[in-house]
Amino acid sequence: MRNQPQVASDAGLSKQRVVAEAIRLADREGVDGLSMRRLAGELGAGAMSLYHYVANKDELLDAMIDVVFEEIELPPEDTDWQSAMRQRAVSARQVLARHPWALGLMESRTSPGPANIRHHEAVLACLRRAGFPILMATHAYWVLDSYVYGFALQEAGLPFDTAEELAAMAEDVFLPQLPPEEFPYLNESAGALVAAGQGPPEEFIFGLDLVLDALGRLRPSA
Amino acid sequence: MRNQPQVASDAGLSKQRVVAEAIRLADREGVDGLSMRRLAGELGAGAMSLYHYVANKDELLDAMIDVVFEEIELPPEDTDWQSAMRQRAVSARQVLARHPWALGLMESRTSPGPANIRHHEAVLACLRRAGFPILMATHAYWVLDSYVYGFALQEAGLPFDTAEELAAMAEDVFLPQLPPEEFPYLNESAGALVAAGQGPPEEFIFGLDLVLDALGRLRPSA
DNA sequence: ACCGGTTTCGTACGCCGTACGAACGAGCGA
DNA sequence: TCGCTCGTTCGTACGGCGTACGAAACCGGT
Repeated sequence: MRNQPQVASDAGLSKQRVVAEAIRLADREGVDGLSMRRLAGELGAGAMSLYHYVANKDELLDAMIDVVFEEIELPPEDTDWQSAMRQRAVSARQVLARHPWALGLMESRTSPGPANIRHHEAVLACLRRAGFPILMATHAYWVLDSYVYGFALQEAGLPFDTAEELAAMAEDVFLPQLPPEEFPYLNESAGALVAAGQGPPEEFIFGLDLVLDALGRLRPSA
Repeated sequence: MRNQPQVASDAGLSKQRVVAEAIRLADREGVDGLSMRRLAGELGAGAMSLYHYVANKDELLDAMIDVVFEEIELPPEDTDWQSAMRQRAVSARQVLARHPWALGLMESRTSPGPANIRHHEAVLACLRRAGFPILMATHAYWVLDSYVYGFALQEAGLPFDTAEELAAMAEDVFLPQLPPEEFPYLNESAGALVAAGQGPPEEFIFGLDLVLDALGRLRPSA
């Protein structure tokens, strides 16, 4: 029962290589396209070989999620708390947009991996050092993470990624499907978004700063 | 190609009955336990009979999600906007906590159902009538929904539902797994939550009011 | 040359979604 | 009453899934 080798060479499997290839496959084909046989094929191995590195598919999925968490930048320690939180949130949104399947997996799997825990700890540390009392720091964490995850979840459901694509889709898909007399406000809103050239990144920053601002107002002693 | 009967009687299938039973099954066993054969068995029918009411499993999942959206209360029209938004958000959290599988499904399926669209329209209408300019109402919608979905997603990942369960789990599971010297802030935070008797509902309201408050500050002309 | 452990994987079982087409049954014109 | 039509039910089968099981291949140490 030795540990797995911690570096992945070109030939030879390892837990890291299996998980990394699984992530690549899920990014490319969606999580439904990720099967043990397919993944093994991608690695040039037989399906059952994978089970030497992961106990079962669930453990593989857990490991994939934790690698995703590793990709999210920790809050930097050399700036004010608002900049640190903003930077971490922006990084989280980027990572989750890159691996949209990760969000769908978070429901269902309950036990957080080590990277997830390390992240939690670092964020709480940043807030506490900034002067938030214990309970308030916990509240702040919940609010921020809820916003980030929820935004990423909504973004994953969008059929477009940029403001330009939004404009194109609005013309072709939304308006024909949403009669203005029945849904006046939706039409109005879609039009305004198109006119303003707002895409998901700008929208994200708006809400993020709103929340950070509100949290700043709760911080004692300014 | 007549329409399906719109009422479900005890005997006889219908799209409504199929979807309703599918939801009950997913609530009970999780979305992984929902298979066409199983669902058909639950309805006392053969597996292939279901395909007269849904084109395939994906369409079934879409229909399930839209029924979930129907369960969420629309913002009432006879109060101020903040109360209306709070009421709708609380309802959404309750519904999503009742059907946690729905969140995991939202990623992957992109086209919103009619109930989802109606909901969107009603919320935008409420915000616009409260005096928010178009773009600001759209921003507000994104922030609120991101918070609600994200909170529900995090809540779905928790292995406990109430403050009491949290206290019990903290003692038995978290603390042994999180050495205080390595994760001082997590331990501190868990302890504070237990001491304060905070459960998910209270936590949700805190962030919700924080966001509603911040949005109120952005509303023109007070 | 042999051995014990590590790593690979061929085969098989019981699930899954669903294509195909046959069986069924109620309503209806003759 | 017969036979026809057409909406509905479902038996069978196919390819793919996760993975239990055990055999084979490989490898460092003697």
